[in-house]
Amino acid sequence: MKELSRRQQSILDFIANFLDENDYPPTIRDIQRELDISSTSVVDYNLKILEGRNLIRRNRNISRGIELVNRPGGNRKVVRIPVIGQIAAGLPIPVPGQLEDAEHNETIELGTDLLSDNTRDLFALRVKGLSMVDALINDGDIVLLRQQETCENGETVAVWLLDEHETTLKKFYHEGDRVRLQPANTTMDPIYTAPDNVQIQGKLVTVIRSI
Amino acid sequence: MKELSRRQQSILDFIANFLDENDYPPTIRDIQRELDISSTSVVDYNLKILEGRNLIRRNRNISRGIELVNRPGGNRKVVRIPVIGQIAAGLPIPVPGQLEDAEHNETIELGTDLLSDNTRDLFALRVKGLSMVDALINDGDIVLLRQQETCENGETVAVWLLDEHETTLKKFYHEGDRVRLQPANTTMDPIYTAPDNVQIQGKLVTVIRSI
DNA sequence: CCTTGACACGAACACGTGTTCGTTCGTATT
DNA sequence: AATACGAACGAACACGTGTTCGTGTCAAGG
Repeated sequence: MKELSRRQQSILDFIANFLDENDYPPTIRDIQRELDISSTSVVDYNLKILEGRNLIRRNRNISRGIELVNRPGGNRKVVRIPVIGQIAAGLPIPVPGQLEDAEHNETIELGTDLLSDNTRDLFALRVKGLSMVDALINDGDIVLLRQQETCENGETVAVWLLDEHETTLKKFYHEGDRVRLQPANTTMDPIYTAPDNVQIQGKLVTVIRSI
Repeated sequence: MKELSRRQQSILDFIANFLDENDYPPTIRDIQRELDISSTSVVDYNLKILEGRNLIRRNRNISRGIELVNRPGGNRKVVRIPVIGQIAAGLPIPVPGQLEDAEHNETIELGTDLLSDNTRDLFALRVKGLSMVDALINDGDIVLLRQQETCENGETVAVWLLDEHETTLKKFYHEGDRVRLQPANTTMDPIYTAPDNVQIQGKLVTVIRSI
């Protein structure tokens, strides 16, 4: 493919920079002013070329209708996930459902490339304590869960144990009339309990640890 | 704080949805049309209220100059980090430096809230094998590293061992005329080696595991 | 010397878009 | 009933912004 002219390249760069500093695309005249181009038609001319090469997309007759193709974070499929609490032995998980009032809550943002297709019903918890090192989860880690009340055998889920009054993260196995909660670490013994003693909070999706 | 009226809330929601589907903000008339509001001035009136409550920011005399405050990905400080290879015993890490040609590379996107201030010189590696379970890092995990050639004592770094011809992730301690590479798991023995046998690749910043 | 095409120019033109202003309607408040 | 005020209305108005068109420059090729 033929190379871009210097002018086209600088236009492309300017659009990228502009989008970094503002949350809206530039106008043709913004580009013209910044790059000291004498006429808006020159900008339009070059934008058409860039569009032809599929580097940008233009929405005709719409002001600031310039979009960058392959923009890092521009075609942003970023999901904001609320960190609604902590998970630790003895502490209940606040019921997720008010995912809207993210005002006072900490949130994290992840690109969809790190998640499976379904990005809904996700919430995050900060792990307190070392109660789950056997599952390669450390103190301070953030675990990302998909809210659901049932799960398949063998999935790692956060379960609320009614009798023990604590939440834990284990592999779930329904075995006849009892439930086996298997730690990831094979040196630890599983927990056996009655099915109506466990209340599944959500299924483990992702673990994030910031050093 | 007084609650938002139904109309103001739906305006706010519409702006958020619009920004999800397009890469530019809506006009006042976009909002008017969608919400079946009779006049643009009503939209303006409510936008002023939203602006007063610091829920949006408006750039006067600029078309589509509406920005959402606290926007998920709107005030997007999302960093795209290239996954430039794998880390596993016996395999060298490709030297990062061509971070620009992310065309063919897998990348991940993270909000800056998960990272410290410095978001530059970051790269990611996919972990192959179980050679680092002692550091709570599993097969298939993605480790995020900041490229640097030196480090402080006690930091977890990816080091290239010249003699052994392998890369490993360990805590680094410079002790006199030798270097101690300490696994995170205390049941494992540390590696002692000469300082000029180790070549620091980068410092561990984040661990991400997708189930 | 004359075309041809890529690129650039400047100035209108038409339409998109934010802003303003006078007005009305409902609901408390006095 | 009179008043005040938040909320909404409709219609202009002014300016922001994309588009178009005729023209000019310059290098490559006939």
